[in-house]
Parts: sequence; structure tokens; C-alpha cells
Amino acid sequence: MNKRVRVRFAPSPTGGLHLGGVRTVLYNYLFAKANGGDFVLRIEDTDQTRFVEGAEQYILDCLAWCGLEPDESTVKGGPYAPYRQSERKELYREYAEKLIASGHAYYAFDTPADLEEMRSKHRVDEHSTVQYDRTTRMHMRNSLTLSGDAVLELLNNGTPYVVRIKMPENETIVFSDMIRGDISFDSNLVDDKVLLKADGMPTYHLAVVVDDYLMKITHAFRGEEWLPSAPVHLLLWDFLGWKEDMPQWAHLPLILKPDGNGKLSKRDGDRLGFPVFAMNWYDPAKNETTTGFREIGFLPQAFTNMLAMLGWNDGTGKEVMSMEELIKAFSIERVHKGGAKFDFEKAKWFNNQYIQQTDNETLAKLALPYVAAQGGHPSPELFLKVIGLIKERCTLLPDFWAQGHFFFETPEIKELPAIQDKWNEAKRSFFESWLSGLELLSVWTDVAIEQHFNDYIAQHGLKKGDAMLPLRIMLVGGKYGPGVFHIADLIGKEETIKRIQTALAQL
RNA sequence: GGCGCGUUGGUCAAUCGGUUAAGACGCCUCCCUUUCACGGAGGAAUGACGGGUUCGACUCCCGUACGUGCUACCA
Repeated sequence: MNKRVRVRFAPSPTGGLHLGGVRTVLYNYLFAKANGGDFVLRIEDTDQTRFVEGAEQYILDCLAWCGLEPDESTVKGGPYAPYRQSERKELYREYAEKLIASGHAYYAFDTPADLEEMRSKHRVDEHSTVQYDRTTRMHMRNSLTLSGDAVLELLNNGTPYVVRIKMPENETIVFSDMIRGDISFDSNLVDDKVLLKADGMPTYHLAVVVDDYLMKITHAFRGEEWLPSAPVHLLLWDFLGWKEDMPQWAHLPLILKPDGNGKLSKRDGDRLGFPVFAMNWYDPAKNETTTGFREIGFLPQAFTNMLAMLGWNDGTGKEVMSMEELIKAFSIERVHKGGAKFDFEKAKWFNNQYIQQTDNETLAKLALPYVAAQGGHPSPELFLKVIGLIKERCTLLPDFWAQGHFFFETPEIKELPAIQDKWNEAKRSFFESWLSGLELLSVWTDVAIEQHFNDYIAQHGLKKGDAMLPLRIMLVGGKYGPGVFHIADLIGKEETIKRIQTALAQL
């Protein structure tokens, strides 16, 4: 019997949504869609000290922007609601107690000071860490060392406690990862992880197992940082008697910083000048905003396509793929084992590719806010024409202003020196006479303007090359942009004449 | 320190025992373009190291090095 495929993305609402997080969502989503399954969003807000107001809504917004909408979530609901772990709090205790009853877990009454003392007392050297495990548990205050009556009394008088898993001794825990193959751990080296905290909330370890079981998750994809705690989760599935229903695991490689080594962090983005979060993230505690890919002008399709290729490819060499193509081609087994360094240049290349294949009407809608923010308010007709003319030189949405501002405002002539260097009376007299000719030109098209220009150049015994660059700088302000006569055509006769006159006055 | 995971050009990477070791980004040169960009044609640049196994290893095995993750009542 084939179970319906169900996957989940389970973030903590603690801050901005990182590149790696989005990629995890993406791989989950692609896998779910490829297999006709469900994609669930579950909010893991079990750490009340790290909870950040607004973070959950932000995650929802990011997924919406990326086009990775969950089938079940805190806002959408679903058959396994609630999808927020804080609202499922009471449910986990039952399983913790079940584990205690079967001897796989125990109560521990140690205070933070007790733990600190234990760690410093048993420490061999400064590099080693002392774990709460088979070697130390019998020296602590817990239901393994205390008598049944003593435990009962502590429980009854409200002494704070946690529930810890009792790791078995001398067992090799093996599981098969869909990306990495067989991985094994020595149970002696894994510590007695806390399952239920003193505040009654479960830790990640208990919550993820219970909820994946209850929500009938069939495949669990998560970051590689979870690999070391996988044996705890495996054992929990076993101890709770759910082994048959355990999802298949896949631990995704990390996204690394471009220079040096290590996991890509928000700080690296700030340092190297690129975003790390999907969308702008406002941190209420620090009262600061971190820039997102959306805001610097990425198209969501380019963003997700780029992320898909960071650690996976279909083997054909094809890189630009729509969501539909990705769904069709994706296979979790082809995800790489090794981490990938993030390359912002490549990311921008993807965006440029998407800008080229997006129609002008859509681009106009996307780019308008960036142009308007700079004071550009072109008519829809002009804007559409300009976009068609300059899109190939635009990588990020704000480039539509940088590459086309001279269509929407009279530009400052920044490169006047470039004209001045070779300026002479012959050129001046050409421009002055061409200007008066221009006033009379009745057909205002790029072809007509250029022909007219050519005629005057010939009459003045100049070479066309002598006047092309000056004309460009007069109209554009710098040495860039589409063909000059095309520009003159679009900005109109009056504006063209005005710009040439202004420039002449400065020479 | 312990444990896990990883390692093909600067970066993303194909290869699944036999190839001149693809392709893309970036970089360089040339062409196109009387600007810039696009486009086109080229170029430089890669299997961490040491042992095996094999007729033959980038590919399989072992070791070393390096990197990285975890080692919390955080996820």
C-alpha cells in the first residue's frame, strides 16, 4: 500500500527567512508536487524565549512571494490542525509520559546550577564537553537515581523537572538517508536529550517526532545541521512504537558563505553586500530592517530557480527552468552531499535571464515602483517602449531607472569633460546649425533624425564619429544607453533641442 | 577534544571503471555595435594528498589532510 506523500517545512518564528530555509521549502515543495502529495507548513514555536512577533506572518508572506504555497498551514488550516506547536503543547506530555512508563525516558530534577557543576567537575580538558549521558546520569537527581517515593514527592510539591530520553547502551543506530545513504551512530556517544522542558513545552526532538507522526509525514527533508540528532529521533520513533510509519529522511547540504568557509549568515550578506533573506525583515527588538532579495529587485521565479540549482541539477546542463519544469525534473537523490558556496553574481545572472523572458507589460508593473521612487513618472506608453529598449541591460529591477532615467527626466551631464576634451569651433558650428535645422524637421522618427544628422555632418565636412559621442552625452549624460537617435525619437523634438542647447551653453 | 558529514577549475557543476574530464557564472581576447549592453567566436582555469583493488581509476576500498555541522531545558 502506497501512502500519500506528505512533507513539511517546520521553521521557528525567530527572524528573517534565510536562503537555505527557502531552498528547504523549495525541495519539499517540488517533491510534494512531483508526487501528487501535500506540503505542510508547521510553526515550531516551542522556545518562548526566542519568539519574535511578526515572524510567522513574515514566513507566510515569503512563501507566498516565492510561489511556494503550503496546502496546510496555520492560516489555511487542514485536517491535522493546529499547525502551531505552542497550541499543541498539552499533546506532547502524554507521549513523554508514555516513554517514561516504558522505561525509555526519565524525570530529571537537576537545576541549571547542578548541570553546570556536573559539567565542570567531569571535564577532562578545555576542548571536551561533558554530556548528560550513561556516564553521568547516575550521579544526578533524576528518577533513575531517586526512589519512587522521592520522585513522587518532588513531582507533587511542584519541583521543576524535565523529561530526558534514556539513550540505550552499546547499540549502533543505523538509518538510510535519501541523499547520503546509510549513516550509523554509536548510541554510547549520544546524550540523554531533554524531551520535555521545565515550562512544559517539548523540545524540538520530541515535537518533531510526535507531529510528524500525527501529521502523517512520509518524507522529512531538513538541513544537514540536524544529522547529529537524528539518532535521537530514530529511537523515539522506535520507542513510541511507530517505526513502521517513520518518514524517509533526507538531510540537505548547507549553503556556505562565498569567501572563506562556513554557513552563510546574515552578517556575511551585510559584509559582502547582498541579501540573505528572501524579503525585507524588520526586527522589532533591534528596530532595524534587513534587506531581502525581493526588495533589491529579484523576480521570485529567478530567486527560486537560482536556489534550486544551488545543490541540485537534473544532469542535462539546463539551468533556467520554470517551476513546472523543476517539479517534473526534481529528484531528491540528485541533491548533492556537499555544501555549496553562494555566488551572488550567478544569482544576478538568473534574474537577468528572467527579465529577458518576461513580457514588457509585466516588467512595467514590476519596475514602476523603483522608477517612481526616483521621481520618474513616465506615461504607460513611453514606459513600455523604454522597457523594450533597455531590458537587455537590466539585471535587477532598479536598473530600469539606472539604465533609463534619461527618458523620464532631463539628465545631468555628468561626462561633459569627455566632450570638452575634443571640442572645437567646427563642432560647435555644426551643432548650432543642426539645431536650427532640427526645429524645422517635420517627421520625428529615429530614421529621419539620423538622416538629417548625416546630411548636416556632410555639409560641415565632419565625420559622423566626431559628433556621435557628444550628441549621446548631451542627451544621456553619459556613455551608455540605446541608440542615440532612438532616444531622441522617444524623448521628443522639444526635449532633444532643449538638451542640446543646455549642453552647448556649458561648453 | 568527541562524533557525524563532506572534498572535480575562482564559483555552481556533468561524469555513476575506459571521455581530448561537459556545461553555466565570473574573468580575458576578438567580432558585431561610431556609446553601453545584448549577441557571436575563441581563451585561461579542475579531480586535496598517500596507499591499495583493477588490464584500466575522478569514479571502488583504506589512511591522511582540509573543510563543515553538532556537542543547550535553541531550533
